[in-house]
Amino acid sequence: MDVPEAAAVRVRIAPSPTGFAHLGTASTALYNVLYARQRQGSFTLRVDDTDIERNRPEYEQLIYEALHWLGLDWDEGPDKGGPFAPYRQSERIDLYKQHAVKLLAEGKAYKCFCTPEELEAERRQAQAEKRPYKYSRRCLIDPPKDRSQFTVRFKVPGGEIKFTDMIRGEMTFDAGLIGDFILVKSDGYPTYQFASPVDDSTMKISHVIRGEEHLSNTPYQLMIIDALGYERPQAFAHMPLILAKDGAKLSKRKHPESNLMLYREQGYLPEALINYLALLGWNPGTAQEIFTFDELVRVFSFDRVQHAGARFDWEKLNWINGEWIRGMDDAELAGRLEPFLSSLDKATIMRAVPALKTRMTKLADATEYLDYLEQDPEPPALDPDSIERLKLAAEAIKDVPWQPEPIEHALEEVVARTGISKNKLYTPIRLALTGKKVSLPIHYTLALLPREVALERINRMVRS
RNA sequence: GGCCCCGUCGUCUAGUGGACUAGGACGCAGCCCUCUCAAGGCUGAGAUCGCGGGUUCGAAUCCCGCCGGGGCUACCA
Repeated sequence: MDVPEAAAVRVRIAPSPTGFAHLGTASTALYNVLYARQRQGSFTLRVDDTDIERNRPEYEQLIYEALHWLGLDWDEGPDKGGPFAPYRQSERIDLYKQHAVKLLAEGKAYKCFCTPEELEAERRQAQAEKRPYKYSRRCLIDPPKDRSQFTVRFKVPGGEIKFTDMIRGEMTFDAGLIGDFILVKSDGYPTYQFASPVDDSTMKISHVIRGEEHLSNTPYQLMIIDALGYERPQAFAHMPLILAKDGAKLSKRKHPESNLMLYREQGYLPEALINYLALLGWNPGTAQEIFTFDELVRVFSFDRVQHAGARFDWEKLNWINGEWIRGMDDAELAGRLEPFLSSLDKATIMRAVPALKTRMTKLADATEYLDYLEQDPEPPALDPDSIERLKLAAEAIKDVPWQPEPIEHALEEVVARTGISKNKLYTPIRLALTGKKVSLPIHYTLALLPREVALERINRMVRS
């Protein structure tokens, strides 16, 4: 009963541990996971650590941490194992070598002894002659006999390379324009263009979902898959790039917002980041803006993916994060707030949440509203009228049950009795308690502080 | 330079030849609510659909050219 279309869906991401975990990695992971869940397929995490110069184990941990935080968990990976282990390219070197040897033996690849300087000279020459550069094939035609250091080059067969992109449709590339490229570096490590197709083939990847920067890499990889006699993936999907405000691809060096951990530190909810990422480059075709992960799994499709790159926008992310915060259950939100308010006990946080909820765009915002609980403010300078009002307020609330509502009623009673406006009555209290002009509603500002502390901060103003 | 992808309000986008006086969201402005700040409600400003030619009775939507942006073109991935 095996129908070709029903073949197992196997997708993957292959991030490089060459720095902090990148926003683009999360985005690509999201689309892969969405597709895998939709098609009951599996999602593999493969670590692309063939750049021995830049690659670091701790960066790999950062990738794990970020992806777990976002809930984008994988079925197979270096830390989990799986039927196609190992999942770290540095541990698959023998496999690449075997494949290189095979191509060499079949005359589909050849050793190149050219030095980087010679190559550079070729390139410059081509540029000077305003001619598109392609490797000269001098080591294919007439290899030098006196050298030992070499790379392995693929002998590009030429012709047309066609493939299906789930977003852009049928793609055609002219391989005649592609020069013989390097498969194995002189340090024995494979290049990305070689390792990627070997892994995708041997790991039986069915759909390659990745960023658009790889669109023009696809013909390179397809030629290798063909030369090796492997079956090609069923389809590719090249997602639009996430662009920085300046319109360039988000880069680790130039754009700090590409650092995934930044979002966790600032108190963005993983749900909200996922939600925002999904909407960057894709739309549901409806007016819905807020999506849970499960909803995304249900409605996501590649034919509603945008073709053009999308600029990253903090404002929209902030709004989505706020929507998630406001929509969250109080107890749940209190739990999420705890790491940001480590000096406060759980009960206090819980009592603050109802008032805090509509005032945060990110969890870290809570600290500005609540730091007066821990830090006694410098007593503000108040005019005599304000001092009088503080007296009135202190008198009204000193014996009231210490909860927001009774406090609110007591103060409103003062307003009703004296005709003093709420603004004139509450502002001095706010200043006395927090030293700031902005705080939670006054009854919360009061109630969150122990009664004695609150009254003392008021009374010392009256005394002075 | 060559190849590839792309081009609708500031941003994310809807739109696939007539219902488009181009819709929504974020942001922005104003008003309402209001003890501050938010949240919420209402209203509004904001896009000659990159430009120029076609095709057509009719084009944001199809074709050509140009311009602009991005990606790839590495012994980075």
